[in-house]
Amino acid sequence: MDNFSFSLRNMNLKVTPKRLAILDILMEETVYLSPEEIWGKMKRRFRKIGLPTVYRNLEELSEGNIISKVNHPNRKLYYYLCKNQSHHHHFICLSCRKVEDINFCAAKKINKEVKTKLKGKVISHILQVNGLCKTCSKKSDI
Amino acid sequence: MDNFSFSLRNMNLKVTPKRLAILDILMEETVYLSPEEIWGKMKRRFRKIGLPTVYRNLEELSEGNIISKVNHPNRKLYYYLCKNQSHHHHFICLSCRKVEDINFCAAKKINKEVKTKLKGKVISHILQVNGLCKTCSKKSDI
DNA sequence: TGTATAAATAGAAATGATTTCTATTTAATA
DNA sequence: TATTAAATAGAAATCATTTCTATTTATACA
Ligand SMILES: [Zn+2]
Ligand SMILES: [Zn+2]
Ligand SMILES: [Zn+2]
Ligand SMILES: [Zn+2]
Repeated sequence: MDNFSFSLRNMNLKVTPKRLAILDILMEETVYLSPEEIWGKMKRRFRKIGLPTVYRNLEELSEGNIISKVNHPNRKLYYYLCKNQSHHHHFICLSCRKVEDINFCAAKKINKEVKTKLKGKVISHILQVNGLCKTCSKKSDI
Repeated sequence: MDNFSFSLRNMNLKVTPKRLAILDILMEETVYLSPEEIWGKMKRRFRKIGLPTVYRNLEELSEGNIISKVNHPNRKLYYYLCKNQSHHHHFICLSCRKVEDINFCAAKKINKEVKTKLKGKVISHILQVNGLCKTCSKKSDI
């Protein structure tokens, strides 16, 4: 049983060929993809594959933190599978969609501030950097 | 000329009664509001007021950093006017919608990491903490 | 291995928040 | 006050995402 199957089991999701294929498709990418784009790639692998299935699975996988959701300025859904398992955040290129890891997380400091100053309870935090990757920022220089 | 008028001028937006009213409505709130909710409040002040006008203005004001957009898990639009002018981030309560300032920003460290490690160009960054405020976390204890 | 069962899926359809469009009005400027 | 570009109302469209239901499938276990 591979890692993905294990992860799926772990979150009480059945190990279906479609789920594994979605993960496989995302594994091959260094850029974030939209549900429709993933659907397009799925159609090459399955005779029958519905777009709602893609949406549903992406959401489930994202809830289980197997894949990550991108906060795009255009407010559409994009997903990315990060090879790095430990908690971290992302730099996303708004031009070519490349995703790169930011090895920095403010969670500790933030949790402390929320706890002590605000007396609140943290459920989740978002940290994302939007910009242009090395390649794209060079292009825009020209 | 009040502060808001000045800000509007500054970003080449005309000072219209509707723009000022939207800002006034947001000023009175300690919680984030949806465009439709703001529209509801606008209808009490204007006989004629279209929802697209509210959407358009909120987007413009947000682009000018006069108001801030909330990154809600439900992916709907919400806006908040923060009295604190300097750059900072927010803790939002997912239950009562209260917004509180987080006096912490990772921008410097992040910019450095992106510049040196990734050789990329930062356009914007998102930092937001979602949770339950003091009051709401007490309630959920019960 | 078969069988039972809940979960997953296909495909069609609906949804509704957000955006677009155009004629009319208005703020700003001189 | 006249000019003009920007802002607005109101109707309509958009379209990404979700919902629905009948059918299929993964899984547990006899
Ligand atoms: Zn790039
Ligand atoms: Zn983090
Ligand atoms: Zn609260
Ligand atoms: Zn603030």
